[in-house]
Amino acid sequence: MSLPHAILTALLEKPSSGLELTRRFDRSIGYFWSSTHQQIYRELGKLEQAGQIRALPSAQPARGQKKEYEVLPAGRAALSAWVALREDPKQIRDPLLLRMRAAAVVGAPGLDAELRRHLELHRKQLAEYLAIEGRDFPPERNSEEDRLRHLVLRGGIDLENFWIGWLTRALDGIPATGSSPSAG
Amino acid sequence: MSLPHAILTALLEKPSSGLELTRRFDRSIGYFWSSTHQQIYRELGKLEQAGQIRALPSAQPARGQKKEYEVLPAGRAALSAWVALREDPKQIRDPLLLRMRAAAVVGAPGLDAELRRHLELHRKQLAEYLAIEGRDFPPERNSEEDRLRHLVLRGGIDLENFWIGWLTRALDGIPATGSSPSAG
DNA sequence: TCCTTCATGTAACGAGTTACATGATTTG
DNA sequence: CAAATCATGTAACTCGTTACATGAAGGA
Repeated sequence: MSLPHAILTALLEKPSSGLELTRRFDRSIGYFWSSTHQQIYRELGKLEQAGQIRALPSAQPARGQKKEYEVLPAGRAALSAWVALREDPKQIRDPLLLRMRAAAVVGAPGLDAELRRHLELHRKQLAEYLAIEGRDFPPERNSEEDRLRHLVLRGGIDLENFWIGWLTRALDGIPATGSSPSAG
Repeated sequence: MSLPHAILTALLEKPSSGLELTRRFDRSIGYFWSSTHQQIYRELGKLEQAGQIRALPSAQPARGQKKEYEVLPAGRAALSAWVALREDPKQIRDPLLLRMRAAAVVGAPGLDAELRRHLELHRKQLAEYLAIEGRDFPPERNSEEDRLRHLVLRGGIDLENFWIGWLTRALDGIPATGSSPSAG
């Protein structure tokens, strides 16, 4: 039940069309709630049906033409209600950890290469977050909204740092299979 | 495409019935790949159909009676092939971070209480992992399989530590609402 | 017998993914 | 006009969740 609320949040920050939302999900919002355009159009339809958003009057309902949405009072109310909900943290569900556990049973030739690849990807993602932080959250800006958004970004940064640390330690602890053929 | 491989891994570690698997998923395996008995039975059926596992001969195919499965060579091969696959890390998708971002837009009365609640849950989970670590990975045990399984558990421990650190910093950075309802 | 627990399932639905379809606008 | 790109959608499928159904075994 999170995607519609991610969309409402995005539309409150700035009224947008489906494709614009998709692009914003690829950038800032998708860093903690990713989505595809198919899902977004589907949800926009439902939200409009439910009277929580509406297409701006300037937009004709013709296929292939841009259609901008804005949030209606009912949508804002629904988002407020959702923010107040309690929700337990989800259990971890990570394919890489699962691969590792499986590797303990059936063997893991090449797993170290995959760990190195992930390490590199997380380093890149971290660099991207840090660039965003430097651009969007200079020390002087300190409104309440900025502080909350900065905390969210910090979550992403800390999470990448967790992965980098764990992967580094993991690579120290398992034998390499690339150039030194000591494991079988 | 991970659940069948989680099941194959679990069955290689120890042949089990559906309910036994469910309980093992609630304990060790579910710490990085959670599942319900409905999903497990569904997958067991598919894996049996595919010739990757089979019911032990001693088990009759009667409804309501225990049915133990073991992995066939084809299943082990499929698992080995899956372990060798590359898979990019998934994008973050976390309702709490999303709530925080939404709170930056529509306001956040009571969000600090929810953060405190999550902090407590993560502390409990961390304590549980540390207990498992102390029980299952004493310093003297050091086989290759143990090392990999220990790394997986370390992933869980480090992840809980990430959340505890982030939530603590977040609570320092946002104003408290409500008098002090944290008794309980 | 009735109740509980163990054990194996079915059914229906929602969320997410992948592939494809259709129309409008720009530009060569 | 043709092709590329912008933009909005449909369809089909898998995975995960929730609620419910069915049967067996053991004890009050």
